[in-house]
Amino acid sequence: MTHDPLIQFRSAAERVMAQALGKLGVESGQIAFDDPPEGMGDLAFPCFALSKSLRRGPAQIAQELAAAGKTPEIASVKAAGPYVNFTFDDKLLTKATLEAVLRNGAAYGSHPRSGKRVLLEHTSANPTDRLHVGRGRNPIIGDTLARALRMSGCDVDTQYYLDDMGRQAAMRLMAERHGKTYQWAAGLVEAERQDPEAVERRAELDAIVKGAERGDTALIAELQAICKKVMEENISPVLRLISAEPDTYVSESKFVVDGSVGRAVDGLRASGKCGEDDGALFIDLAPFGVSGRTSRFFLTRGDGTSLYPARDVAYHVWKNGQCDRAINILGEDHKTESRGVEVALRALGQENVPDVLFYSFVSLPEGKMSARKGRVVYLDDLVEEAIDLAKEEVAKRRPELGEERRADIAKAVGVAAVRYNIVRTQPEKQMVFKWEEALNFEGNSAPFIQYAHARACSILAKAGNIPSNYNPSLLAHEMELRLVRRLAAFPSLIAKCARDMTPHLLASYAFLLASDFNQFYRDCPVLVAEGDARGARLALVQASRLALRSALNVLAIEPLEEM
RNA sequence: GCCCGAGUGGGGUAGCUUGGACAUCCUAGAAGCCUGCGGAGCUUCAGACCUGGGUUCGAAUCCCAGCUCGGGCGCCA
Repeated sequence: MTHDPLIQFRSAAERVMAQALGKLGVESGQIAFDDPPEGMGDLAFPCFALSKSLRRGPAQIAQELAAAGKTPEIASVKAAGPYVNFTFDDKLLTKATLEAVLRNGAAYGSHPRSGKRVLLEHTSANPTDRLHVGRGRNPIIGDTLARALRMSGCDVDTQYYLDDMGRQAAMRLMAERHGKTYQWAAGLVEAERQDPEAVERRAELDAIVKGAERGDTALIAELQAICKKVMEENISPVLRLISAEPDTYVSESKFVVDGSVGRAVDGLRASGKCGEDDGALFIDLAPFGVSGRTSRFFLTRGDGTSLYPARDVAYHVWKNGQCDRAINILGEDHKTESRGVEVALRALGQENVPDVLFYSFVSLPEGKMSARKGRVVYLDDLVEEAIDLAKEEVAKRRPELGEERRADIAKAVGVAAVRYNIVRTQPEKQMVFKWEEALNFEGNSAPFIQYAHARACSILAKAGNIPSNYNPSLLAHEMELRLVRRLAAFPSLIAKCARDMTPHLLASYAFLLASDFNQFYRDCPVLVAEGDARGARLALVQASRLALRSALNVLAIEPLEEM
């Protein structure tokens, strides 16, 4: 059974259209409908393309097509200039939509399980420092997309690829061994100092890195332990705070230890697609559109030890063994690396390559974020700030609530404001972080949507029982019909977001739904409505509440019942 | 230098894949609404497709060039 109320209406329009086209002697393959402007119906069929073969003006063709027959689902078919516009029957649409929402409850928008396995990798920041807002875009985009995929019917595993093999992990370990900070290690290693200590430490670091890459299990265990500690201290807490913790942490070292990095390297060497420079294995990416000072994608060093790309390839081979679709959320600095992995996977005969969603970095008004220059906003600080601000607002608005309840509300509002503010923008757009925008609680913001939900809850609480029988044809006000159409659009939106990897559309949908609900609320009194209108409106409020709840869930925003 | 993205009202942003009907919405600004279900609300006004070519009956959308901003161009990750 489908959960999308619009399907029967769209296919009815397609049938009508196919018949009309048949009468004009036109082969109807795929019928592509457009969205007409507000107030001009539900589906539009543009006639420009037919103009040439029929040797008539598109407006005239539209006239002829509009004379087509009707079905119960289609209330009107009208020519409007070069378009044929279809309008769905309000009563049937309202009935089908409310039934679909009320039957599915807060799971409305979900599709039946398809059994398709999706492995979505997100965040994967090196275990060194806290996440700053720039990188913080990653878990929020990734987690939202994962939720949309689950709703679209996929089985999803979200993974954090934990780099415990690189120089940064090694520096952490070295610092730990000497009882010093990471900054101490970074300072010694990165500076060009020639003093004996720096030279010695660089040698030690080199020994750690290469030892691990050769598969020294005791050393790897040490690295894993330190990385785990760093994750627990710096990164996992904020991921939990924003409800974006991945299902699984996957250690890079795993692929060295189990030999799959070695197999990947051997396979690539055998593929004949690689070059060698002084013993170092590489793939030339020049034929694949990568260009610059060098286009070499190095897999190993001259001494045979593996480099990050080789381990990344091994990880992706493993991924392909356990999913039907792999999705990576990556910063735009990984574009070339990602291209290299894709080329390598193909060279190994892998048919699946990951779908990659790149996001641009968030900068500050003063410029690029840089921890070293002290010019950085950390994600956990931002969330704390948002919670504090929300606390003040709640104290002002709801002084009668107990302190604990107010704190819970403030947390839900603060986290939501941050998540929403980040996910609402298309990932590939650059963002300049501004406190006043991130902490905006009005207009296009999470609290606005949460408020609409709380308002719906409040109406329902006052109403008492919601009658199970209601007459959908009583919902005829312009705002009621607009709200019904918005509700109806949700399941297909979920499918689109999951397919096209467009989580930002979920944010704008939730906002539009809340807006439509507010306008309905203004124009259509519910509790004081006369006779049967009250019951019908209550059903619409209930459906709105459930759909808002579902839309907020996919954004990982807590649907507060009061605030 | 070469390669990859992005440029939409004062600020931000949707639409771009698949070219079409008055370019979406938020914010800041101006003016209003409220003895009604929670004002984190609602209404009205004003304001934008980087520039120049091209393709087309038609371009924010496709193509080319330029400019601006991000990113990449390590035997780092």
